Amino acid sequence: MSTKDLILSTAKDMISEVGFHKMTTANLAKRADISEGTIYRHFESKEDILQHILDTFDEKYQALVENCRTRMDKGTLSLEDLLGSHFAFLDANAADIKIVLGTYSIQDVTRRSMARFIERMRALFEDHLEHGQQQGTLLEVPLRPTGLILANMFFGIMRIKLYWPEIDDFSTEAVEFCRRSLMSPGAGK
Amino acid sequence: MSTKDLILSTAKDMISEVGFHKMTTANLAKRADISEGTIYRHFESKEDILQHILDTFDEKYQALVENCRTRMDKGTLSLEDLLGSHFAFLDANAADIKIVLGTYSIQDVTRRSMARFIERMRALFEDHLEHGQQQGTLLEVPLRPTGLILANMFFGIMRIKLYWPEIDDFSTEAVEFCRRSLMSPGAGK
Amino acid sequence: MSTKDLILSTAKDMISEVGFHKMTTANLAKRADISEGTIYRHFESKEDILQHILDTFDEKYQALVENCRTRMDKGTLSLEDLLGSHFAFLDANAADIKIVLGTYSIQDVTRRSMARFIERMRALFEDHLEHGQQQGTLLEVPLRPTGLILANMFFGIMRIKLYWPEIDDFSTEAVEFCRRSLMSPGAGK
Amino acid sequence: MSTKDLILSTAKDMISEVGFHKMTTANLAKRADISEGTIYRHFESKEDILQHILDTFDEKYQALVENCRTRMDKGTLSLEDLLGSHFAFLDANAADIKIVLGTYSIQDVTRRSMARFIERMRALFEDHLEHGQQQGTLLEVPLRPTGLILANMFFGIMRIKLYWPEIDDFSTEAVEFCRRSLMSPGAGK
DNA sequence: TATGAATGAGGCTTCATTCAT
DNA sequence: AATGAATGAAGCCTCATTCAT
Repeated sequence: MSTKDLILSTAKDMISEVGFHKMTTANLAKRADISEGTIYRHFESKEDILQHILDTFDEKYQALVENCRTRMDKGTLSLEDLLGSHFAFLDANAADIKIVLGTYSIQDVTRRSMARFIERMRALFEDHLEHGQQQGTLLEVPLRPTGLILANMFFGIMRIKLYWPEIDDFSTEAVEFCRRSLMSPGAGK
Repeated sequence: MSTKDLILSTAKDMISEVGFHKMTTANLAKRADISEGTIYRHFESKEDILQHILDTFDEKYQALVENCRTRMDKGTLSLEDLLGSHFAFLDANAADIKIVLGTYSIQDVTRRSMARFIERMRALFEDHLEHGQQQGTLLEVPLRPTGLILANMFFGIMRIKLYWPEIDDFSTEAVEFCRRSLMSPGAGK
Repeated sequence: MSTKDLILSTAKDMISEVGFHKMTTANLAKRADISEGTIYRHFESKEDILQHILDTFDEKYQALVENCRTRMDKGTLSLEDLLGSHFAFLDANAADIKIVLGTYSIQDVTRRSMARFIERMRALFEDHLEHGQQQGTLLEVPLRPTGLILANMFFGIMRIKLYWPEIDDFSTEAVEFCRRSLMSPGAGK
Repeated sequence: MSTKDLILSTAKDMISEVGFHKMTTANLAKRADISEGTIYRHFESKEDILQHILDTFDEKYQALVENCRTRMDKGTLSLEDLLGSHFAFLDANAADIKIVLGTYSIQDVTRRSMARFIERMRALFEDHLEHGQQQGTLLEVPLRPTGLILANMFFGIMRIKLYWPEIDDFSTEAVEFCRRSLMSPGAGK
């Protein structure tokens, strides 16, 4: 792994574990087993590291979105598949997501990044709803706000999973909750 | 206003605006127009200020919960009323809520406080659902996770309202979304 | 007890227990159950309190010296009596002495006070030695330095008693040590 | 000189001159012509500096003790030599000793360090007395308390030399005082 | 006399960043 | 590229002292 990637991955672990403020350049260097000066050879500032992490995360989510869209266009993506992909993404990128959720209130960089994240998820869910409506399996609900509602639900589940793991997982019931609200009476489960 | 309250209210504004870390004792003193030393006549530490804010917030929310419970017992609290009370509470306590949402990931004090907050809201929603089921207006959904789902939905709405005010308000649609999922087919709207 | 005396005696206890720096005006006021402002009604400064304590101590020691001198002039004061009076003084004024021993290196006031203390003790011991020589019970030793040696010995014993109480008391042996060095071979014990 | 040693030696001078409390990190940095932050690259805290000084001093005194013991075993160490070595040590390490004598009452670290110092000196003097007794040149005095008496005498002399240099040196007479108390009548001077 | 809130200088410590090697 | 010592601004907190009541 290149030094730059080493710094990035170490920083990602540390920020998600202790928060952005409590990761100092000193303990980052120590944990990555490099010198403090080296950090500044690869990044302009401490915040720049966060920026890179967020950018990479953004790309990873975009890739997921594109993948979902492709499958959606082929008509092979059920709601279960869509949510399943997202839960898998959550598990695979827990550190990034903790960083996003833990710093958006204190770093403008992250607030913008999270706004993009929400917006992408909303648009994806919205498109999925539209497909469903065209196929008659979904009720005629207003698309944009409903997409946002689903994204919002998903964010909440992530947050609770990550920060209060002691709370029983309720994602299955959440999916059921949404299905009841969205499915046409006639549509089989 | 007493000096203690002045500090508390100034700190509340500042923390909700710039975050706990970026509110320093120096700029807090400056904005409250007192000396730094004065802060420490009234609070043991900077974190103690946060603690007081959270405690006060906790009491305010408890009061709301009790009020809702009283009306629920009288049978005069519809789901709309319940959610309406919460939205009003959100508007009246925006700063406190921003503090809770913005510091739980970095301050243990707040993580505990937020856990209590979630738990109280979940329990209240759950009780409301139970009432509805007994009256036959609500479907037979699993109470505990559904209470959590509603609380979670509500938290998400708060967060978006507070941090991304540029996003269109979707709370009305969210209420509708929940109604569709929960109301018995027979129950009139 | 007057407020002034209350402050003085509380301060004496505290300084001897925790040291001059760690006694703050705040905790002094608290322990004496008065307000901080009241201290400044009776004393010009924190150091002024120390000054008063030292002055009082100085007077108490002068009284002891005068008492010893009176008995010496009557010829009724043996070396045992002299040292016994001093050990009794040490026990009765442990707090004052701890203050003197604990602050002379950091407070000029005390260094001067302790210089007087040493000088008075030296002069008294010297006079006692002179009496003994005139009576032929003591060897012809140089008076001034020997007085200082005895005073020095005494201070050391005080210090160890006060700060390292776990060390076995060796004052009896110290007296014996001095007797062997000072008594004429002919003089009975 | 390394920066660490520069800090150490500057701190040693300052503490011995003005005391531990009055040496602040700010004036230490200024006098050593470094920045305050630099202090903390080399020491964990202000007290850690004191700790290092005391440890180094402890080692130096241990070296002296070992040297004395070696000569004692060869039978070439008279009481004069022993005391002479100590007076030389005192002159060479005046600053360290002032620090020990000036902070034991306020810093636990130093009280322990001084306890070790006393104990080592006592043990050394005791061994010397035992040698003398075996050779018949010293009286049969109780070893342990007498060792303590000699150590105590020596500490007092150090203290007076260091803090009240205006008082005439009485170390020669002190040695004489001890000889009279300890030498067998038959032993030549 | 007494109070106790307020002050503000100054203490110790941290940390992102720089720079000579 | 990498190092790591050095920086200095800034953070939190303490405390002797003052002053309006």
